[in-house]
Order: sequence, then C-alpha cells, then structure tokens
Amino acid sequence: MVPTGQVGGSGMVTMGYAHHPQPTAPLQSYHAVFNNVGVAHVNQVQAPQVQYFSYESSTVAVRTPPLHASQHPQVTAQTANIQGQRYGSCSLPVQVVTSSVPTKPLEEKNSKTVSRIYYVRLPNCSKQTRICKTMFLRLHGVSNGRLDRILQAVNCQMPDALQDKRGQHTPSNKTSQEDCDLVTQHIWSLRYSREEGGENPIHNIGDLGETAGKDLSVKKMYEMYKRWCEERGKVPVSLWVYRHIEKSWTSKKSASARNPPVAVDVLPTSAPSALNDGPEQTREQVPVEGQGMPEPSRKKRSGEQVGSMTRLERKFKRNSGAAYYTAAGKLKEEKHYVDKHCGCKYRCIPEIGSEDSRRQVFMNFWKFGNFTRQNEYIAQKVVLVPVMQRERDKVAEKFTRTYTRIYNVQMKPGEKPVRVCKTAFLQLHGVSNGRVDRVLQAVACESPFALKDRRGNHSPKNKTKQEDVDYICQHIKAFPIDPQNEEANNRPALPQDLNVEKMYRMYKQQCVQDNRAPVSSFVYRKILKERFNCFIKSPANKTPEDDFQFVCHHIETCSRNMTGSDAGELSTKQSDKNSNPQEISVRKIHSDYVLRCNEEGRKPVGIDVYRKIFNSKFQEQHDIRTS
DNA sequence: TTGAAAGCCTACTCGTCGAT
DNA sequence: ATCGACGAGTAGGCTTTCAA
Repeated sequence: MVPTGQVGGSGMVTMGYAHHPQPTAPLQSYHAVFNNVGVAHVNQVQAPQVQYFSYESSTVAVRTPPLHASQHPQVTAQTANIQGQRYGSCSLPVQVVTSSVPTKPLEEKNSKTVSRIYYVRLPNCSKQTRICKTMFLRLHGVSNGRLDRILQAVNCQMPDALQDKRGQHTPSNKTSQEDCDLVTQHIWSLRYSREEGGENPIHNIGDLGETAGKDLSVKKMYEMYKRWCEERGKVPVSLWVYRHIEKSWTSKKSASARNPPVAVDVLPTSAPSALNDGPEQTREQVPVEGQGMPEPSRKKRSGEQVGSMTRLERKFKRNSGAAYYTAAGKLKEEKHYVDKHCGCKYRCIPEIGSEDSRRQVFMNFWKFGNFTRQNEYIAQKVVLVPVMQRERDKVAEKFTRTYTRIYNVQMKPGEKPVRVCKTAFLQLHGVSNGRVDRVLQAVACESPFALKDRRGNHSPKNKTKQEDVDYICQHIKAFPIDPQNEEANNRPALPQDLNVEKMYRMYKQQCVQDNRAPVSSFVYRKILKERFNCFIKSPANKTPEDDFQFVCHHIETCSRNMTGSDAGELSTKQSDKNSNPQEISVRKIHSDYVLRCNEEGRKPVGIDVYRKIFNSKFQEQHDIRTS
C-alpha cells in the first residue's frame, strides 16, 4: 500500500492510496436512475403552478403561464442553467417550468410545500403513466431519502445539488493555500535561490551555517521554517505536511519547478505555481461519466413479494443480523461473517483463534438482538487512551486527535481479551466504522444516552403543537355538543344548525382575532373526532350508491369495448383537461352515459363526478394489470 | 519512513412521525 | 394508505496525525 501523495492544483496537499479506486461505481449506480421518468411539483396554493420534469425533450414545456420575467429574473436564468444538465452517466436534459409562487403566511407552519406527481413510461406505451410514490421507488430501486434530496434540490433551484458529491468535500483540517505557498517558497529559497545566487524572496530565512542549500536535511529546513514562523507570529504547518510538500516539489526538477513559487504576500497570485498540476492529474484518473463501469445490478427486482413482518419483528431481526423486509418491502439479507485477512502487519486475522472461534465472536455479538446492548458491548471492549501530545510537534489549534483507541476482542468467555487492529474488530463484529465511531464518541463524552438506538424516534417538524391542540379543544368546548343528541352509533352529534365547516370557519375567525396561525381543517376535524368522539355527518351531496354503481357499470362496459389505442390514450393522465386525448374520450363516454340515463329515466351525474369515478376505476384496473 | 487510525465529511438507506 | 420530512445508521472517501 503505497501512499500517493500529491500537491493539489490549488496548492493544497492531497493524499490518497494508489489501490483505492476513485468513486466511479457509486457514480454509475447513482446516476443510472430516473431515466424514462418524470416528476412534477405542484405548489400547495390555490392556483397550482406546475414544475414539470422530463428527460426526453430539450424544449421547455410551459404548463402554466410564468410570472413576469422582470419580476422573476431567476426563471430565465434557472432554465438556462438546468437545460441540458448531465445527470451522471445519462445525458438527461431537464425541462423546467418554474416560477416561484408566494407562499401564504398562514401556510408557513405547514412544512409540506409541494405535491409531487410521479410518472413512469411503461413498455409498449407511448405516454407516461402516473404512479404512486411507493411504486416509483420500487420500480427504480431507490430510497425515499435519495428521491427526496433530488426533488428538493430541483425545487430549490439548485441544480448543483444533483451532482454526486460523495467524498468530494474539503476536510476541515486541510492545510490552507496560504500555508502551502509559504512552505513552498521557503523550500525554494533554501534549495535553489542560494545555490543559484538569486535574490531571496524571504529575508532572514534562518542560519544556514556552512551547509549548502541542496545538502540540507528536511528536518533542518523544517526547524528553520518553524523559527521563521515564530518570528512572524504565524502557526507553522506540521513536519509531515512540510515533508510532503518538499517531496512533491523537489520531485519536479523541471524548469517550471525552478521558477520562484508564489508567495501570497510577495508575488501576484496569478503567477504560475509549482503546485498547480496535482488535482488535474487526479481528476484524469477518474473515468469519464458514461464510459465507466457497467451499472451494478439491483439487489431486488421490482414487484418482489413483501414479507408480512410487524415492525417489532423487523426491528428484532435487523438487530439480530437476520434477514428481514424493510417497511418498503425490500429484502435485507442476513449478516454473514466473512473470514478474510485484516491486512495489518500483526495479522490479527488469521492469527487470533480459529476461524470457528472468530465466527463465534460475530454470532455472539449479533445474538444480543438489541442495538443498545450491542453498543454497550462495543463501548466495553474498546479502551480510550488520551493521546500524549509530543511537545516538539505541537501545532496549536490544528491538532484534533484526542484519543488512541485500543480494540479488544473476547475470543472465549472468561479468557483475557485480545488486542486487535480496528479492521479486525469491525470485521469480527460485522459493524461499520461509523457505528463504532459514534459509540466511542458517546463514551468519550460520557453520554450513555447516546448509546441508545434513536432511529426514527424524533418528533416531526410539522407536528401540531400542544398549545394549538389545547386552543382548539377550548374552542370546541364552547359549542353545545349535547351527548343526548346521539346518532345510531352512540356518538354525540353536532346540533342540526351546526356543521364542522361552520365550526372551523369560526375557529379561523377566532384565530385572526387572537393573532395566531390556525391549523388546517383536517387537523381541526381530527381533533373533533378523536378527542370529542363527535359524529360528523356525511356531506349531503354525496353521490347515491345506486347512481355510483350505474356509473361503474357503464365505465366497465365502455372499457371492455375499447380498442388498445383507446386504452393507451386513457392511461395517461394529464393536467390539461381541455385538449388531451383522455379528456376527449371521457367526455365522449360521458355523453353516452347521459344518453343511457335518459333512456332509463335516471338523473345523470355531472362530468366532474363521472371523471372522478372514471379515474379511480381506471387506476384500479391498471394496477391489477401491472401487478 | 510508512501503515494504521482518528476525525470529518457526503451519499445513501431506513424507520418513524404527523399531515393529507 | 400515502406522502413529505427528518433523525440516525451505514458505507466509504479524504487528510492528517500517531507510532512502530
């Protein structure tokens, strides 16, 4: 394992291992999603604005008139930015119609800001079909979180957020450009300027004695550098960094390397730097998107049967390392012990115990079946030893490491624990670096609470405040809900002249008077139902069951008589009601339905009711066909 | 000098909640 | 039942530091 140190193009030190592949595989899997699909955002306001995304055409499809460009210049700019943007390996020109719709002040409380409409193109179908979110996720084998991030990035008009940034961040403790430049200049001054009799850009560089520039050891140069920094009140970089820059720089004995390096306070920053070719080389090693490795196969095929596990069963199996189905129906495979060499010089694996005894350690750990107990076990087996900082290398604030961790493994009960390397410890227990890191940080902070499994145990941001609930309760109590006035199911009902809508309107008026934000009518109804067990009458204008059945029968008869192309037209649901083929067909069969009603002396339902029943019936049939 | 590991970061996944 | 949101876990990359 040979470290391949480089000095970055920005003058920063970059470091990696030659055997570590660049993150090409994630790029592929990350980006080979959402081909052939579309997602629309609908803002939750009265006049919905639609953001429509398609990956097939390069033209802008305007569904709703955009706001005036002068008022919203970002509309044009954003369209230009996103147009033709590559989403990983797939060339996916994204169409965007966007105009920011002012959100009502009352809705600030509600964190749900958009409705998302999911489309997918089915085989042998020229148009996109709307599907539910769950089906969308299953069809593409991606998680809710991933989809959510992408759509939030799009909705926030941040196209950069679509790019894969894993491992691309700048570490917080990375050596600054200025420090690198100073070190480079220091090295140049010692190594070359004296030797060539040139003018030294850094005055008072230190006592070189009789030693010629080229014969100086790096350690001596570093001592001079430190003294030089101390005199100027600057914080020196560590010996390691100094050595690294020196090594990278002196290896380039080309003419360009002999040019005086850039010093932030001496030379213009635009001058060529000896450090400027690192990252370009690094980047060239990364395969070009779209030419990399083939897309890895998905672990699970769409439509796979979902196991019938309860939440607790799933949780126990997950914590036991057994196979289980996630809530989304994805099968998570059983955890297996893999007995491979840890790779460290002490050969922890295979030196300690036999393969069977190592496997036993793994099984004993997962036998706990309890996340917290496993964490406690890890905390017990790893010893934290405070780092004794060596004075000579002390680098004030830059020093961050506080503990050395000693990993022990209990091979057999009653036996003395055996010290192993970190890799072996993780492998023997089948846990990740991150999990152990969190546990040990919790131990270091003396926070036993942090050892508990807190996944999913948080209060949602949009949860109705207790204060609001109390306010609503007070409001409802003011109404004369008489327990004597009971309906058939022994529940108190509202007086004849009162309904929930009236109550909610009064509640909103009350909120305005009290200068507070009202909750949604849904929440109000929910509280009325759950806390007061109050009977809510069915709306008077509900379609009678007999009429509903007649409509259903008519739709079924029509769909049976339809040709394939007609059905294809009807399978696409578009929001433009006046011109799309589906709407024309619905109007056609509704006219037929009206004629039949007249023949039978029935009162026909309106086109809107008919369309609603039609859509629900058609979706039902479509789901049966696809499943 | 060099390999191991700490520390930090990002992407992704999963579970859970309240709202709809 | 479905959805959006979010906390937390997993996996893995990068730089820097430690220590043999």
